[in-house]
Amino acid sequence: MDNSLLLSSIAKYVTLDEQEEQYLLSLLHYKKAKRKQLVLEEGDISSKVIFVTAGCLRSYAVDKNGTEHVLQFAPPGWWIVDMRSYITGEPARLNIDAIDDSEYIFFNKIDFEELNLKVPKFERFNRILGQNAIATYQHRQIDNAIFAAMERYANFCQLYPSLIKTLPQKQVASYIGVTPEFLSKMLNTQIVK
Amino acid sequence: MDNSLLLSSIAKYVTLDEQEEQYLLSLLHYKKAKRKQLVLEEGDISSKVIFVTAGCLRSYAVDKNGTEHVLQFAPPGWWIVDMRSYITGEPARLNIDAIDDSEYIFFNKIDFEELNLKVPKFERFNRILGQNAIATYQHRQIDNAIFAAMERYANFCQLYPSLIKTLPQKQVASYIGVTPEFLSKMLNTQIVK
DNA sequence: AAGAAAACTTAATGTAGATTAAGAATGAAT
DNA sequence: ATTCATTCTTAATCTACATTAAGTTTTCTT
Repeated sequence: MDNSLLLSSIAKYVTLDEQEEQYLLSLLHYKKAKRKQLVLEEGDISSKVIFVTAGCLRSYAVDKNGTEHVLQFAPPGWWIVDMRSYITGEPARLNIDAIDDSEYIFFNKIDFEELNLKVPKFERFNRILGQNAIATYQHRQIDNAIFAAMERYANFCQLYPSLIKTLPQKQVASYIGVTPEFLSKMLNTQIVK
Repeated sequence: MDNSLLLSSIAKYVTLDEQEEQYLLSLLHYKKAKRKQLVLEEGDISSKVIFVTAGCLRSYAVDKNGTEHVLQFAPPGWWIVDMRSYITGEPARLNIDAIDDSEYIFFNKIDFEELNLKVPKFERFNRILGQNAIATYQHRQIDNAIFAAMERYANFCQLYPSLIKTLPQKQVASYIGVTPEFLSKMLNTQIVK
């Protein structure tokens, strides 16, 4: 069970004292997920906030034809949550599963909200974390509108070089928004990168 | 100058005391923007956080052909910011301008950060605000991947009925990610809604 | 090591939406 | 009220990517 990754992630933005750290750690739960194991199923209520410590999780939605559309990958050090379900208690729209054998730690919503209340520095961390996530979403939204698939692929390789090395090609295709067939064709019929 | 909209927005999530309110209000700036006036130009540094009090602002990016791609509309009660530029001080990628004659209030970054530090309840408000924004971005990302233009248009009408009434059609087209020509054709050749 | 499943590749055909072009209608400026 | 600019409409043609289908390769399971 590796909490040091979480503590060092938080320490990038705020400095918790020993007591605050202990309190935070006391609210953490640890879990393993086997490759392909569902961590959150659409339709369930997503009442936890997940931090990945090993392996890789992904969140995705499934369309009416059964095609998966990846929203996010979460390698170690990343948070992942169906945010609307978390906030409102609505059934989740996203599935979260493990691309590889994975480990993660998580807070239940009640604990997480209490922690924010009692440790304002943690709330600060989450405010900043949220801003970073918004910045990323804003960029991705615009990139999807402006750039063609090839450019989106190149951007992905540049932004996430370690992910490209390990992720199956079809997952990358799903993330950038094209079919596996098209990505394959694109990569093999033209000069890339 | 209408701060009551801002105060009531904040009061939905946190209760500030009189002193905290006064402090917050002392950091606010007010501005008007004429129709089509730029509030933020791409390339500049976006070091302020804007809250719209009248009219409607929009943020958009311009592609290499000069085509505009709307990221967000901000009618009264909405916040709008190029978040990456705000966080990192990089040149803004987004433009923000006024669709109609508008009024807005804003914080400078230094003031905003200080306010968050000195009024933890305000930071709490921003943490929650950020979560709501993330939820919206997550949904929009998935909608864009899954739904066709017609469905995206219908969703927009449902989510933002007052915006549909006043927004020019080409702006809506840009927001849902199609050309004005295609939206026009779509709306006029089939049964809608 | 063998067999099954999954991922990747390849190619032909189809399609949602873009592009190009231009006319009609509406809104803004004077 | 008139003129100009902008927005919307219409239609033909084009295109980036999807769909369908099937073969090959790789990975997983036993």
